[in-house]
Amino acid sequence: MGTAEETAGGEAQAWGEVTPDAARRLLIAAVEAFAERGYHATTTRDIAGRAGMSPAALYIHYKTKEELLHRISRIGHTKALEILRTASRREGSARERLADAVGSFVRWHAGGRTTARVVQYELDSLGPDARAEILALRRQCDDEVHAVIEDGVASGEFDVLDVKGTTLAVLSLCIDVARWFNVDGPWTPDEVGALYADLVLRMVGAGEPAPAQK
Amino acid sequence: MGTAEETAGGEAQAWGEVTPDAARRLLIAAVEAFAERGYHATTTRDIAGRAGMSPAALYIHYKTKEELLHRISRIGHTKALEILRTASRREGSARERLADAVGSFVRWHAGGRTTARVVQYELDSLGPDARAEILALRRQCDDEVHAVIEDGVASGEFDVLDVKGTTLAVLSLCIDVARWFNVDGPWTPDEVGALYADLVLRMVGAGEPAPAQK
DNA sequence: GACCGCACTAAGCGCCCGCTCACCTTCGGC
DNA sequence: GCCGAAGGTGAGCGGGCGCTTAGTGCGGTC
Repeated sequence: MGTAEETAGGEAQAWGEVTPDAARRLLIAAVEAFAERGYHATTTRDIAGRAGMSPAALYIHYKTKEELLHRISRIGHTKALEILRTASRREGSARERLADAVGSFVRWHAGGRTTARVVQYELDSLGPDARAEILALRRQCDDEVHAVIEDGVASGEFDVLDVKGTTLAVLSLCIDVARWFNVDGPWTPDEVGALYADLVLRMVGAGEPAPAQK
Repeated sequence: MGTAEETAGGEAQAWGEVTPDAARRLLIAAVEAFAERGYHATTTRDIAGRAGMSPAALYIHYKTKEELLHRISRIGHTKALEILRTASRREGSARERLADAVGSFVRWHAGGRTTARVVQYELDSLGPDARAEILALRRQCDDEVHAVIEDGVASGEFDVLDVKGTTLAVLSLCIDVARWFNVDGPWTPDEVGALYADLVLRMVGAGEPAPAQK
């Protein structure tokens, strides 16, 4: 299932692909600010300040404040899709693939909570075009999970009443981790990932037949 | 389990308790605006306009824009707690009570999505004092669900590995309905409530023993 | 019918927002 | 040693924000 990864320390993670160094610093500053206070409550002066630059510097690298959110959303959703795709298309039974998908998806939401929060909850602040683009990525995420669940039903591993509704519930459960997860709380991202994988297998009727409690 | 209620039409629901008529109209306008665009993106001019009044009228009934959000949050959370309490403390097995709690809680989030969205997602926009007050209500909601699940474990009806974690997951699942539910979508609030009640019973190891598919 | 209290409005204050612009470095190429 | 491009700054613009204040219409009381 692969242990935590970007879970570690500073959560600086995959922003390496953002190329001018100053642009990356601004982007990371924006992620932090958006996650803490929300897109609309964050000022461009705040973002620039966190990156150690003057307010005007932001506009050398990004056309508007919205472009920052758009870039963050696209990178984040691409990463999320990659995580789900890797798990759902690997070798193994539907049961294993679903547990892997949920486990790694949840670990990403818990460990990279700052990023995940922006990616999952600030979508409505994008303009129509940008939002449409991101929603297309999101639909692909849904499709990956849907396919695994359908595989499991077809193979008889799962017992599901409403495949579409259950898919939605599974994704919803994972995504909401970004809302409540607290780094100072009682769980590590790995623990939540394992718990959620178990819960989701139960939801699709493929839970262990009661593993002797605890 | 009691069928839908405030699910119907205009979702004007329980605001009857807000007493001067103008104050109620402003509050409803604020709920709609906050739900659509978020607290920070909503202007006091927008709220007053929706209520058919001048911008200044708002300040006769409410001291600040934040007080509006505070009032909405308190009324909403009180209603949510009442729903959970009614279901979790009625007569019946833990299985029945949990299904009832999840079903009615989900119906409230789906049917009153506008309100639920504000109540569940704009909490961070409150100041420290107001937020603390609302969080206390929320903790009581958690406790109700926790108690039912613990009852079921004690009576042997449920089989749960981590009671606290499962409680959190169940509540998280219900709350996130307010994020994705769409009135024009393929499901009615009643349908989602029934589906989710089934899924949650599976999560606690009390699902039907496969009811002959479909 | 003069009076008061009160819900409400028109106008606007002071502030801070997103964003721009004129100017200033730094640095590789010749 | 000069030059232009790239990346940065300080000052500030137009505008919309939350909120206030002076004044208005109006229903109830004696």
